[in-house]
Amino acid sequence: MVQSLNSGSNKIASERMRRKSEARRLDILRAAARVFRRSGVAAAGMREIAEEADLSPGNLYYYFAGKDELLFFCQDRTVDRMLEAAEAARASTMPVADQLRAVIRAHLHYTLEELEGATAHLEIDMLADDLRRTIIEKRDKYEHAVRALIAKGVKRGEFAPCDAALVARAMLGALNWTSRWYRPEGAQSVAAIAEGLADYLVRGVAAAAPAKTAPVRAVSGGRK
Amino acid sequence: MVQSLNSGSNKIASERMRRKSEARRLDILRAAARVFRRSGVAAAGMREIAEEADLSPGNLYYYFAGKDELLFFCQDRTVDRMLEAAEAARASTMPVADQLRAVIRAHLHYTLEELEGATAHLEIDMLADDLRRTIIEKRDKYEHAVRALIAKGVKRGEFAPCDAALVARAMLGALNWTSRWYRPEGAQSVAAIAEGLADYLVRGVAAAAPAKTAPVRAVSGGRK
DNA sequence: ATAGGATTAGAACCATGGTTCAAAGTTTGA
DNA sequence: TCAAACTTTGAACCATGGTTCTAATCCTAT
Repeated sequence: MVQSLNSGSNKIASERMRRKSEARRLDILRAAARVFRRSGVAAAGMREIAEEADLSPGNLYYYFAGKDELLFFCQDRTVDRMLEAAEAARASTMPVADQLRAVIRAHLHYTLEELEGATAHLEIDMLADDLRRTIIEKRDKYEHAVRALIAKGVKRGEFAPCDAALVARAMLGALNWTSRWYRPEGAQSVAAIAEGLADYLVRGVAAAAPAKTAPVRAVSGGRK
Repeated sequence: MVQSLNSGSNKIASERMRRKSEARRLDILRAAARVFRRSGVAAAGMREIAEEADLSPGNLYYYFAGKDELLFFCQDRTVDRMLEAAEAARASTMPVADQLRAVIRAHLHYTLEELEGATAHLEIDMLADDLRRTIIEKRDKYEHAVRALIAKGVKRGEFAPCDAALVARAMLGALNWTSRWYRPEGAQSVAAIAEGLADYLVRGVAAAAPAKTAPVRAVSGGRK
């Protein structure tokens, strides 16, 4: 799933050099992610990224094919981690509400804290068709995982009946939107924001009764 | 609040011409908004906008100072309408939950349906400093209005205690994110989406008990 | 120490796309 | 009908920014 970072046609000689090269690629990737987050993907220039990574603009192209690839790897890594987190939550034995909380926590962590992240769902438009397709595919898979989590909660009676697809999108929207207003120097920590959002977002699907298995009667949902 | 559409130094002669000119400006604005939504603000080119508005690229600049102004007017109009809707809701006498629902409905309407809208909160980055400042100011005002609505609901006991600021941001995030996935040709109508989202988003703050004035005991909020 | 590959720098290239311009066409008011 | 003002055009301008190129420098292995 996580393909080798080496993309080009480098015919590497020794193992030692390969290692060093790969490490450098990671450094650059992190620098790029930092710039992407700071300036926004569109505004981030290759020269700016190069400076952040402490190398010349031209040298960037020795390690990466272009801005596309840089952005792609950032997004790809992030989505992969979110997928892992969703799968881990799904496989756990805690109440679905807590599984959902775990996903929310991870999502915000990878969106706001991890150096690689923050641009996972943003600005996919600028990618070449094939790269974009890959990201969209994984992104959809992730969305489906969240949706499935909600549906499971409903089926178990832990959640109130609802349109799982729509609710999943609402949750992800609330989470993704944080990158628009979150500022590291702000008062609230990411962890605090995560708990606050989890409280609100999960409460929105929680069954009215404190039931654990009770097949609650259908409410809301069908107002026209 | 809604400043005259005439911005330039046009010394208009007759009233008749002024009217016609202003109407033309509106047509162009609508065309621009359509392109902004279809292609995204960044990808939307002046040539594309010109074609959509049925005039030459150069002619665009006779009516508008540039892409900035075009985008600004689109956003400004949309935010103004949302502000109006929020104020109307606030002034009404219905339960706060319904006031909130009204705001949600209006927000989605102006974001997804009105030709002028859809880019209200998006891509503010590309605006010149002074223009951006104006939009941000209004956007903040709007966010505060939503926040106030939530706080009012809590004070009245209609809503459960919560971090109003955070919840407001979550709601707005969920709403704004719709522009990322909504497709006019999709199965759900905007109205249906609005009701579904309102159900979920309002339920998240609704007081546990069906109370109307009951000072519910503080729940959630402080998990650390 | 030295050849050869790996790495680097920085200027130059070039496509994109916002914008300007000068000239021509159209409408209006007298 | 005529002149002035308004409108329109399409080519050209130009800044931005991703990318390429070439020559120099650094490392590693022998």
